[in-house]
Amino acid sequence: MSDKLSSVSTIRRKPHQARSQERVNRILDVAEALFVAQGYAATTTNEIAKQAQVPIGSLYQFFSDKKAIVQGLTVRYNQLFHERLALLNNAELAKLPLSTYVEQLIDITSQFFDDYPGYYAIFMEVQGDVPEVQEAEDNADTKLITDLATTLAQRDTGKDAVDYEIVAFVLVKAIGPLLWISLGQEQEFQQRLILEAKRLALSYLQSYLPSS
Amino acid sequence: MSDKLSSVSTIRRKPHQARSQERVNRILDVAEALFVAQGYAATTTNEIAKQAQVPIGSLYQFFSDKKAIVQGLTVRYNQLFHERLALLNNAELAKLPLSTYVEQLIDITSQFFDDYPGYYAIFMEVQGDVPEVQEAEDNADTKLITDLATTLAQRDTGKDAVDYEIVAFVLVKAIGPLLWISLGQEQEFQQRLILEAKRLALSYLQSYLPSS
Amino acid sequence: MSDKLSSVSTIRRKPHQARSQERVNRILDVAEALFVAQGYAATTTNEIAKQAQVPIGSLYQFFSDKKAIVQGLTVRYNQLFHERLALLNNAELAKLPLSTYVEQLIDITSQFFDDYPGYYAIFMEVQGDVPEVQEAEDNADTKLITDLATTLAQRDTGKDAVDYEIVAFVLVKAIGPLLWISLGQEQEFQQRLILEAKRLALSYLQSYLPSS
Amino acid sequence: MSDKLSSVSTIRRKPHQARSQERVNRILDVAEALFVAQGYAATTTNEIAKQAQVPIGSLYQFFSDKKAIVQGLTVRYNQLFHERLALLNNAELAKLPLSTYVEQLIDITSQFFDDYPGYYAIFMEVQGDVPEVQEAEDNADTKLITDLATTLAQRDTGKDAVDYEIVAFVLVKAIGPLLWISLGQEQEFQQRLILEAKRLALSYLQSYLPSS
DNA sequence: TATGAATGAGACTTCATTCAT
DNA sequence: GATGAATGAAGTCTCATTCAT
Repeated sequence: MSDKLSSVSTIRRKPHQARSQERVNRILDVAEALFVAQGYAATTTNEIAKQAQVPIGSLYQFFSDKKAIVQGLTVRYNQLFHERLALLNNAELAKLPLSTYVEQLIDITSQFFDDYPGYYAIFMEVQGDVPEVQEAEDNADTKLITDLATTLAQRDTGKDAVDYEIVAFVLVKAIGPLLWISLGQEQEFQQRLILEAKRLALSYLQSYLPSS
Repeated sequence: MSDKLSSVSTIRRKPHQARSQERVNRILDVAEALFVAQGYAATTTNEIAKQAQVPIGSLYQFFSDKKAIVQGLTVRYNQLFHERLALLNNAELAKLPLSTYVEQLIDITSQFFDDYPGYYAIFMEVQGDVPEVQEAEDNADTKLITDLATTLAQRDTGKDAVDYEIVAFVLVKAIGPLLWISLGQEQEFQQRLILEAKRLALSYLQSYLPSS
Repeated sequence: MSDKLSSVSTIRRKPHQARSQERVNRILDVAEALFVAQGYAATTTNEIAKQAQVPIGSLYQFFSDKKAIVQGLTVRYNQLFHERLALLNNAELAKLPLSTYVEQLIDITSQFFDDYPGYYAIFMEVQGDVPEVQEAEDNADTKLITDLATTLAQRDTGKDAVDYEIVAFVLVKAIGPLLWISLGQEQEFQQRLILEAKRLALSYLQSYLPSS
Repeated sequence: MSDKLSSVSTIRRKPHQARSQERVNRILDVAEALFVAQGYAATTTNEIAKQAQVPIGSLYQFFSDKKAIVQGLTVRYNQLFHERLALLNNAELAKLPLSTYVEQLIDITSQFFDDYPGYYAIFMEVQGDVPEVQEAEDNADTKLITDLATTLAQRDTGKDAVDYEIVAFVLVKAIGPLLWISLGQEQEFQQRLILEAKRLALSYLQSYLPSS
């Protein structure tokens, strides 16, 4: 509208990028909500674009594909989850009792699933159809597993050679779904399941780390 | 009803129903394979019909819906799984060590997932889109949970009042996905994961039943 | 089932025919109700057969076609309508005032439409698609027109050569739809419309028969 | 908005909307012809699209439904009919004899039915299946009835309180079908029926307005 | 770069009618 | 004659993606 001789044009790019970022986020927000509510297949790209108030053409400039939206969601989830986990994985914590660590890990995870119901919901459904997404999830879990393995290794008394990668893998892949399922349950039962998840994790870990 | 003289070939009785059942099974077999290979959404009813060598019209006489095929698969899985499990849930077994019971339970489950890769694969994807299927799966798991709870209760020393329903719930919902994930892994790692699943289950149970 | 040497077989045919007639009537009744409720196109022959408790195969023995059912309905309507009209078209009535004749004619017609809402409803919809039905309706109306023309001619004073065929045609084709439409109106308005139909018919006739 | 320098070729503005409108019209034209020729049910949306040289996807962008095409037709008919009727309903005409008014009204109506054979043809068939269309037709008639009632009221001598709404209703609902039926008749008979329609209408009106 | 009307392959499902039993 | 499972052509409608403007 006001392009007066294009004098001071250096500063102009930013707002553009900012607007783009805003749009991408709106698309991701809307897509998340719709995927959770109606499922991936039942959600159309046009519907996402309309609700996000972004022209469909623009949507396809940000995301090459419908699948790319799921990937975008995944990337965002990974960042968010990693941020929360970062608070937990510091050296300080290695000194606390194992049970405390487990409790906090599970509380954080449970809260995250509660805050972002799309996390598992989307992965569950897209599995198989969208290999890239599956990979992305695996990567997300892999990061978590590595972090977890590292922290656990710090507690090792050194007596037994424990493969913490596997232990962490088991915990992530077993506790994750359990917490996910707990979300759909009634308040009281949900609380109990979180407690049980802690017990499950802890008793398993203690079978490897009897002295912790 | 009165077939006294035709001793041979009892199999060919009720040619109608027999042929129908055969067709239904073929449809289910083909659908299972295609769903696992390409996903639910990417599989067309016409393709199922063609590969099952059943006219599309007949397919729709047996199944009112595309979704009904998934339900049919679910029912069949439930029956199959229940049959295998039945071998395990007898009174004899209550006398064996807990570890033996857990090992057998997990071996059977793992084997079942291996034999019927559609079991979880389909549930994962259709979740949310086909509520009936979700219900069916929940019911299937509920049955398993009840069975498991009953067996565990038989080992109870009576000292502590343990809610075996919850214990069984946790085991089923945590171990199930873990075993499912193990299927996609390399041979050696898969074996290790099964071992870990046993350890996970056993250590959890022992936290409730220290004397077993 | 009991065909004991087929001894006294002469009397047996009747019940069969009776049962057939019963079935045909049931089919017609159900078809009428369904056509009126859902329209011709939306009603399936299988649905008719099921509700009439007649095997679909039998239905197709009585009626060669879906269209044949509409024709059957038409024939039945014609008979019923003709029966009612017969009460009116006797020589006695020619002596009564014209207004009385017109009033009775319209009352009978209105009542008939009320009793058999399928009469017009079906014709309206099938028009164009099923020429045979259109013919059948035309024939029905033609019969009515001829009857009406005959009765009117009996009142002719002989002065003017009036083409009663045309007069009757006009009355049937104009008053019929008007009465039909009146059925869907509220009670009070409906009564008024019937009154107006009588006035319309009478004033038209009086323009030809000023002395009646 | 500011097109000051481009004086020539105003017509080519808004090429988008213009092309769309053209397409919509072509669809409507083709649909009308096909509906009249083969009936609503026998006409496929793909056939309409093909003959209108519009991709099926575009057809469904303009019309959400097959039924929506009939509605579109209805709207167009209503506009067209109203335009023709507008010529008749001016104050001047109230001064002419009633017979002249009636004659012109019926001539216009008859001509309209002749020009647009789809008008009644489509309403007849779709009745019941497409409530919206029925409503639309009722509305069209209601408009006509209101116009007619207004004009008639202008002739009222004031002596008797006549409900012209009802009079107009009767005329529209009785004469309309009669004229419609006349279209299918042979030339000579058709002319005669139009004459009779005028007589029917006039004698009815004169029974209310003896002095006109 | 931004837009959104346009595209058309192809999915699901129906149903009048038949004919083997 | 009676039955009803079987058939498959064909219909309506969707939606991811493009590209002219």
